[in-house]
Amino acid sequence: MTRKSEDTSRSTIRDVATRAGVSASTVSRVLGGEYPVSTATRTRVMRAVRDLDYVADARAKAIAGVGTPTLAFVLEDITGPSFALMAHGVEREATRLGHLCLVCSTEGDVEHELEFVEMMRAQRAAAVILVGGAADTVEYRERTRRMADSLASAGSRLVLCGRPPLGPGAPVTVIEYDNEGGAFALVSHVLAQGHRRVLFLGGKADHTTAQGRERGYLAAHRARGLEPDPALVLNGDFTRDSGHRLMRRALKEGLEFTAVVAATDMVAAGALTALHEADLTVPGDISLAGYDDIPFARDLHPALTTVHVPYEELGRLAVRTVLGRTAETPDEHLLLGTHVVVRNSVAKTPETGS
Amino acid sequence: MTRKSEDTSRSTIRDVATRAGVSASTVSRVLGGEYPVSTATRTRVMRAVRDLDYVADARAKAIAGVGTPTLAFVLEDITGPSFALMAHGVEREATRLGHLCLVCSTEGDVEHELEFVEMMRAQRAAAVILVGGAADTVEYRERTRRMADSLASAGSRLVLCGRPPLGPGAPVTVIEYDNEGGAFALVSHVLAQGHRRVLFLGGKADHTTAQGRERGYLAAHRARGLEPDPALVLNGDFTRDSGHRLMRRALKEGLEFTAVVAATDMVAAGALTALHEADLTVPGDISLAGYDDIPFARDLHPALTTVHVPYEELGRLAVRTVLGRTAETPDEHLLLGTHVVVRNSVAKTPETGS
DNA sequence: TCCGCATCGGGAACCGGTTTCCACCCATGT
DNA sequence: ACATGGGTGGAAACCGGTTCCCGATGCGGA
Repeated sequence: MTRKSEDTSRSTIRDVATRAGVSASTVSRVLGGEYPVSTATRTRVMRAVRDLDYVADARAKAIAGVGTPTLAFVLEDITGPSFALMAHGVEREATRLGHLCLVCSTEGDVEHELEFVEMMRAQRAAAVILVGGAADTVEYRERTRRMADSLASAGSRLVLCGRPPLGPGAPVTVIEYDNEGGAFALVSHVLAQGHRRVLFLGGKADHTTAQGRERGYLAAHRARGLEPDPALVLNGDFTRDSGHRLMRRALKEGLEFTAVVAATDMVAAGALTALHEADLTVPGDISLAGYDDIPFARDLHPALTTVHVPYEELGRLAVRTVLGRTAETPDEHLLLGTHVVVRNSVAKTPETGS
Repeated sequence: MTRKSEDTSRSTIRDVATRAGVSASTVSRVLGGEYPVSTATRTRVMRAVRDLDYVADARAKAIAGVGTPTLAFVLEDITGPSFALMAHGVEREATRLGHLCLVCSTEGDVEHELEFVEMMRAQRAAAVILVGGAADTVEYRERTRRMADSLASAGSRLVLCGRPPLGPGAPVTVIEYDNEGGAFALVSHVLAQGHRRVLFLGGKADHTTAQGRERGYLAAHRARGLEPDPALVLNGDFTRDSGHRLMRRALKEGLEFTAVVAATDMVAAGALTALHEADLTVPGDISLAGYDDIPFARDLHPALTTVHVPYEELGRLAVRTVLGRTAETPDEHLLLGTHVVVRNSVAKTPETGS
């Protein structure tokens, strides 16, 4: 027991001052660093600090204007690989820039999202980063816009990361990726292999990310003068189970297609399992492609052809951009590129010649 | 422009008071709720609050003793599926109990872990949850023990979630799962299928989680009167790439084995890919099993036999337990069960009969 | 009509720090 | 010997809230 047994309650700067026989100001000064303090005093204070195991209350410092700044991010579910990647990027860059990170999962509940943003405004967070897509309705835009305004008027700032912009004039920073372009390139690749009936396993109809990918799917067809069969686009919810269910149903209903493009790699994984269960080989019988390039895409069998999205970079850029702002900075809007990564799950159709 | 253009700086309670023509105390009271305030005054104050879009500074409230409590958790890398699951459990339960969540990834850097815990002590976090295994050295134990002490003396508390206890007397709450037991059951299952030479793809030698799983592997052999060949246990680092690399090397070196038990599902995924690359079928030629039961285990082909660890529950319990403490509560130590989930990646050996 | 009590709201102290302002001491220059 | 000034450290104001303490109303009852 070299250390004195402290009483359970944390000690204040005044306790330290008393123990060192100086005033609170002096303690603050030796801890602060800049102000000249005699060596003898400094030593006494440091000793008291060590004896008491004292750490200044960060909240008190914050209110006095010298605290560690905080940055908040909210996402739907940290469990999703692409969310996790963005979160990782955000977290790394934030701590690199000396910020603390507050998280919150909404579980898809917009009400909860709203509450959280309000709390973050109260916490005086330097910025609030909304990660991942959302349902695109007018209420959503209005609500988000109000968040942006109130955050801005509180000296904070809203960042939309992987979520579409709100329209002109909203005080927001948005970091997007080329969602539609990636889908366009991917589906073009599939079509170039000779496929003509490609099933699209999409997400919720009003979800912005799902919409963008679907637009790319359609555009790729039209760019080749093809008119996609509406019966071939199915709506799900971006989960593995949704992919599994949708694929099973498509198979059972006898839908005709030679390739499947899933809106996410998770959906593709579920679809792949359903395909295997039906004794279909990939890409022998059916070609399959995903979207996101989550780390696991390489470990599916066959390795999944998909489009790479720089999720981690997205997160990093979100915080770097927003923390690098000054009051005069115009609203930023970054658009990162995507690219398809060709692996083994898409094959040429027989007609095209092997 | 229905709203007055506020100046950029956030407004204080005194601004609201002035605008409403009352004192700060009154504003605090109408916002606080309990104290009786006349309807007229309340209305005036609320109007001012709305006009100014005022939110009380959470940090100031905190220092006055009425803030939203905060809980911190630190993990190695949110990108790992099992980490993400625990994080999710922690986050959900914490917000359910009205706490804010601070996160930090250490990227495996103990120095960083230390710094972060210190910051959390300064933030007066209600608890700090260390998530996931760690290198088990004496320095580690001493360091962690010091963290526990200093957190405890500051009225906070350290929680070890999925990390082994520190020995008696340390003021810690630990929530573990039966790591060794799971490995024992899994390897027993594999041995029961007739396999006698089972390769173990482990983690870092001093990592507690890796050690536990390896102990289970050895114990299962010995329980059957078998002495495992030391050449069959390989050390890696729990990543997909490590599994891939190790498997390739084992194959190239002509190691003899009929089954592979990977220390994690990620490692198994990498190993599976290597097996496929070598034109070996699973489980036809080689049986394969993983550990963790991450969601993706079902989507590998064949679906992976593995041991289920209740990661999310682990996280939830960690916060529920630590927040449910009183000063008199003895140190808790929970041990959650694991169970093997049999899927399609492990088959009987030929000798055993199909 | 007067007293007492409940209702309401202001002033001030406090939470735990930082920082400005000022007084003091001692060493130096002339 | 005395004015000057740099080095130190204390007192007090401040950051933005909450809450205790008390005084001022207004109302009802005696």
